[in-house]
Amino acid sequence: MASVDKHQVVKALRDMSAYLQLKGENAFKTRAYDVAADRIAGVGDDLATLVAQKRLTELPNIGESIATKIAELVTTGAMPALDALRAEFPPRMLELLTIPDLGPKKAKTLFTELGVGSIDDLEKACAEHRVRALKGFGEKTEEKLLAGIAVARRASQGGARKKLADVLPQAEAALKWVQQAPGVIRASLGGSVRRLRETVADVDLIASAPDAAPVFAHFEKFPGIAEVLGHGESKSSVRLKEGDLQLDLRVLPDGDFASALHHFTGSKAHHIHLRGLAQDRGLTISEWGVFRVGAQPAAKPGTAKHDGAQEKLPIHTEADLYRLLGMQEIPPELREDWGEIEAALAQQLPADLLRQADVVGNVHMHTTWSDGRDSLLAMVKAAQALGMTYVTVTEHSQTSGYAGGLTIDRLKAQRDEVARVQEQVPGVTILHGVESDILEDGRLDYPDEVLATLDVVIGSIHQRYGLDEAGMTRRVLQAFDNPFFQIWGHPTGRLLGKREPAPLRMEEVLDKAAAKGIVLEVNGCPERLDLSAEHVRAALKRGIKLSVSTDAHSTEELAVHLPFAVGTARKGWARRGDVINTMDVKGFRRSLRAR
DNA sequence: GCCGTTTTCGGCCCGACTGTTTTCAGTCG
Repeated sequence: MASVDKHQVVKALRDMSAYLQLKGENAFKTRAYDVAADRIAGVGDDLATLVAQKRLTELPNIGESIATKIAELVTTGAMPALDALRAEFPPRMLELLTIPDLGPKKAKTLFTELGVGSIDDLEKACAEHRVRALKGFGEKTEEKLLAGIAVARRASQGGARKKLADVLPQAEAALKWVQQAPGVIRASLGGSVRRLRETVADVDLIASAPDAAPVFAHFEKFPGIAEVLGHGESKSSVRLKEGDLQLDLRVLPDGDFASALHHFTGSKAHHIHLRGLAQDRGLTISEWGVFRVGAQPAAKPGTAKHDGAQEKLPIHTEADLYRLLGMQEIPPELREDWGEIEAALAQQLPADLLRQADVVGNVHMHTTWSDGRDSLLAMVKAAQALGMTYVTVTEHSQTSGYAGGLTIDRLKAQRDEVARVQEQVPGVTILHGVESDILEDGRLDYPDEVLATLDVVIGSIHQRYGLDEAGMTRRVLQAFDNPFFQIWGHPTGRLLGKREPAPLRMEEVLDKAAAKGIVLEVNGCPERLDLSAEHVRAALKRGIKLSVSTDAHSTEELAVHLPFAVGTARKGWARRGDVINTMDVKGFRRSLRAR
């Protein structure tokens, strides 16, 4: 079977949509491909397995036609329909669509009228003023396109989306700033930051105030602004110097705050689904509120926007909005249209979604014994200050020489240190463990009799990421057969923006983890967030237990990493009971695989 | 292209903003 991963399938579906849009295909048809791409992106299971079992069409928004195309791609490595479309355009055609304010319609005009088939072509055409002569284009459009070309080029070099952890501090500082603006009643972050997506493109802020103008005036004085990108009556956009980050602020009367917050939190897929549902109930939802629609037929496109017979329903909080639709309130992290709407309608959202305060044990940390920056004593005290009642100290193992991995003798010697620190900090139980490398052949890199002396064994991959899917899968399955293997550390090994997840037949691996009682780590290191939220869901469906881990290498990281681990687990629908370090130390140890 | 116990045909979320336009088309979120 050809090795085609989920991201390639998602990209192929998005490209299908893009090419069909360029051809002027029916917008609903092209959107069907985009919706399907969103759906596949949220699937935690192994696609090859879904294809083999012909279960793709069980997914919402995946019908016969798209399922067939996905199956072709997964089994043969090619999608003929996409190849045919691609052949109709110059090879770099789609890069035009990465330019802001340039969509498929204009791109098509540029192509058919001027033969523009790449960003370079467009730059030339603009410079020669050939673009302004086209119908529907003008001088300003030409200037805008040139500016957009610069943006697109910068984005393609730097990677347009930023890691959540890089953005969050600035986002929170901006929120605080806005909260201090004159007249502000309520303010919140929105968008993908509020939904805790692992990467975000920009920051949305929503505020309520009787008068927007003074709020915008204050906002545009936020320290670190490079330029004001523009503002209208209800919106202002600025770009920060640091990280080239864009902030969008909306200000509305307080009566509209909750609907606006909901609207600008997204996701788009969540809204589309929700609004379809609202329609069935004679309601219409927009950023301005929820309205009961009159009995007459809906207005045709191009006629008056409001046909008069609309009653605005009072929405003070997001909970009100969901209640009107007969649903439970859906937490922001869950609003991805990954099934949360169906669950909320059935009153079956996870009632005890994990909270940070539930976590009482710090799992997976490093000290100066290997590559950590702080002593064991300092780490234990810091964990205690964070409310932890136990920690697991799990240094690197002997294969990871680059990280100061412990030889067997050093590992034994650490027991004495653990005992000493335990006496000094009696309030926190210290469990002595190790993060043992999973070698290329699936063995752990200590003999069983050494592993048997430890309280907890995390198994992680740290080298030989280049194995193919078969080799990597075999390696992990083999490792699970070791009876001392208890927690699988940063399972896919991905580094956001740097290293792709290891190629694994995830479905098979998760099945075996479930069968063997292996706990999966949700690593809160901001570059990792591994497992991802999608994989968390796939694991939970199999009854696999999780550990929300800090992988802290310093006292600071103890505090910084935990919220990201918790957030990622929440986004994957983890409940308190799914996470073993919400239990006291006895319960935690009982939850680890017996040996 | 997807979807559906009111439908297998005829729908499909909604509004702001911009620039090119004298009433609208395209793009974006």
